[in-house]
Amino acid sequence: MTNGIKPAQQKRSLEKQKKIIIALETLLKEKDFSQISVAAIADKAGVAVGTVYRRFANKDAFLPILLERMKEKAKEQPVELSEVSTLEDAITQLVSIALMQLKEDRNLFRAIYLNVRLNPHLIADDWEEMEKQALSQVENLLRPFITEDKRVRLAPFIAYVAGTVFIEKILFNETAPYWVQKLDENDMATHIKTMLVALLHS
Amino acid sequence: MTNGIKPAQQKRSLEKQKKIIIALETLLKEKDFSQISVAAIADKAGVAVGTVYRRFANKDAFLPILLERMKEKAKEQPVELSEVSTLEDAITQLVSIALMQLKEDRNLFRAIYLNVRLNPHLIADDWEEMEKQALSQVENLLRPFITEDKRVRLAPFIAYVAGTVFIEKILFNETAPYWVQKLDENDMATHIKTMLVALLHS
Amino acid sequence: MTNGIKPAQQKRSLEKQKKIIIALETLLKEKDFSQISVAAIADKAGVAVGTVYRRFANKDAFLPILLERMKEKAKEQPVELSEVSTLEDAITQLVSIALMQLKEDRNLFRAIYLNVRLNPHLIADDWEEMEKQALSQVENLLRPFITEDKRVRLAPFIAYVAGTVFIEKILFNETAPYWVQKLDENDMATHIKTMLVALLHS
Amino acid sequence: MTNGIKPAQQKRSLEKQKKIIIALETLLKEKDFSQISVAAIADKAGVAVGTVYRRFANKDAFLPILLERMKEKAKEQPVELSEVSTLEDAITQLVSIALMQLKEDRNLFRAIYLNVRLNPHLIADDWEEMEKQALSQVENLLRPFITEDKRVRLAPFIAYVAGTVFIEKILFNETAPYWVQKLDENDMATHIKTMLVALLHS
DNA sequence: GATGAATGAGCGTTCATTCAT
DNA sequence: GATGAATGAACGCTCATTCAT
Repeated sequence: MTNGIKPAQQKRSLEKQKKIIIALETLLKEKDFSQISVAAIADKAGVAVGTVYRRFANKDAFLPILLERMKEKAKEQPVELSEVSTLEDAITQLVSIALMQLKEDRNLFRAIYLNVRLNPHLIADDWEEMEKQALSQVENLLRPFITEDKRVRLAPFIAYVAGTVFIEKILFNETAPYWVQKLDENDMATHIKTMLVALLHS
Repeated sequence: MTNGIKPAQQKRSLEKQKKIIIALETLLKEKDFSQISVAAIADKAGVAVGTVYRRFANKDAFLPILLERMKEKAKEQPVELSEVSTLEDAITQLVSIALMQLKEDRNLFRAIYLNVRLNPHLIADDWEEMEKQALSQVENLLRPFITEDKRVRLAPFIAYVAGTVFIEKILFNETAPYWVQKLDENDMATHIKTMLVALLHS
Repeated sequence: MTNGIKPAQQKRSLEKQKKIIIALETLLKEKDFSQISVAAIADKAGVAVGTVYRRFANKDAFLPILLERMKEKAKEQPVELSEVSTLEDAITQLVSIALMQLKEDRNLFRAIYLNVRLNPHLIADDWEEMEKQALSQVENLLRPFITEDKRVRLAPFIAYVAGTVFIEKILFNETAPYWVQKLDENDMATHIKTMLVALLHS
Repeated sequence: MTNGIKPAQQKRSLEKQKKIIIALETLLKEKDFSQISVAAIADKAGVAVGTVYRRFANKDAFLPILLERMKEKAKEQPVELSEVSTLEDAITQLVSIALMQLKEDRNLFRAIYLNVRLNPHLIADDWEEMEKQALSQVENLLRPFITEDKRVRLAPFIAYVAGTVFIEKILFNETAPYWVQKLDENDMATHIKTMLVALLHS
């Protein structure tokens, strides 16, 4: 309950809870979280407002849920790291995974991204955890190909770049200036790969 | 008046207008623009609500003002491009300028950054213009060192990276995961320089 | 919902809706609609402001309601046209009906009358319809006694006079000069009847 | 000062006062008094808000001024009663004068008419006086042609009808139903004359 | 458990009025 | 006297939250 989500014990409850979350996700495709009223969510979900509040302590409690949902989705379509034989392969995969995941569930990411920044406290812990996972994935990916020393030194930066560099392009392309909108995703991915490989070889 | 800002004619007015903007900037250090009420701004500025509305057509009129303020500040401490003799120097300067500008007026940037994404329409044109300037600066910087072809192809991407890669680290460091917080800005700058130079040489 | 009135589904809602309308009617006895705040209505009705807005889209939505209410009341005490055998009888009835209806629900009429003039667009259609009914009633009343030609020519004028001539006396008697206040309603009705009959015989 | 109008002693003041009133009259042609802000009046008059308040105690103080202005205008173009030789002539003149005066300065009348009803207390006395004049005019007009008894009995009613019956048609024709809009003013005048003459002969 | 009517604090905004300049 | 910047009460309206049914 610390996170504001009230455990559902019955099957019916769980269904409703899912309905509500899906309703929110649907609405997030149209507008920002702050512009979505609880009533609108209830409406879209086909339940009463009170029912929403039986599952969620308050409106803020949706954010952690959305994070949870993101993790869940990540698991549903797990990133299968095919065996890679070269550093270049590894980096290529890393970049393409980052790109794919962001494109998948763009709206979810946007909502979470903006709200983490608007209300950091709401989901601090979950967020932290997710990012930690990302880092260790990067470390695992690099391990076979570079020295421990280099890995420790560069993995955080590489994880940072991989997680950051596409945000503007993918999540906020509409707000981006014209020339950013013209940048091709795949070209970008290639450039980034080139750069990261060069960095690791430097 | 087209932008919703009403010209102040008297000395007293200008003072109050300044007070109001400073009040807003102060509040922006604590919370997001959407969470700041006009009454709160007036209160912080020590003026009445009506006084705020005498200077600003409505709450939205603050956003353009913030952008303006950003430009103004940028002019106050102009970026002096010392003459650069190598591509590496040029990139080094580019990266360090991006970093510096972002650190300077972090709060202003945060407010604008988030609001551009939350309400793109409000300051679309100004924003566009600023970004265009950034691109042409990058192009000028690269011109002496690389072929026209390469420049046209890579300048937008480089501008994009330079403008994007520090955002998380500088503007939202608190919300970033622990290992990102440990990343050293200067190390980051060095890495990025290395990467961009490598890309341009590739 | 097109008219801004939200349908009430529960018994409790209907009660409140009624309470709100009655509160408004009460307040209309004291002051004009434009001088009555939504908060005052809510207060008088013993409900919260939000409750008012749950039933009425906005303040303007009250005007159509008032018109509706007027029609409703008109139905409650329907005008029973006893069979009339002479033109004089018909006119007598017409005038006395106009007088009676205006006296009944004086306040309602006042509010509507003034607001139709202050904000014509708000209830234009309903109003139009009501007036049309009035005209056709007059035409029906006259049909047996005068030629088609005369009826077509004079009915609109007669309807106009019948609908207009009592307004000052009945709705705004307090604002009228002393000698108007001394005019006796029944005398007036007699005079008007005399005049209209004479006109029709001319 | 009881009426809220502050006496102007200097020529310059009087000019400004006149400017202000004319500005108000101009604005009244476009919108209702309640929708005209003091600032707008000052603006139109080319003076400062404070100047308006130096001449008028508050916004309500304009109403009496408007009444005054109406009287003034009435004097400027005095109704010249040509000598009448029959009762019919007298009534014809009465009706046509009422019609003319109302058409002249329609906007002024509208503003006053509505505001007298919205805020009766503001101009009660002046209004009363004007109406009394109207009655005595009617009495004078009728004196030569009918018995004292009849005159005393019918004059108030006739004055009432003459002053009332055109209001809807002339002042609020736009809000009136279609068939009222189609009524011809001159036809109306003729009908009314016919009716009043018949009444007096009855 | 579920419902949705009810709540009321809070928002952005207006404008009659005041008063320092 | 004239100015117009400053005031702040009041308005219409929204919406997260509660709770009687």
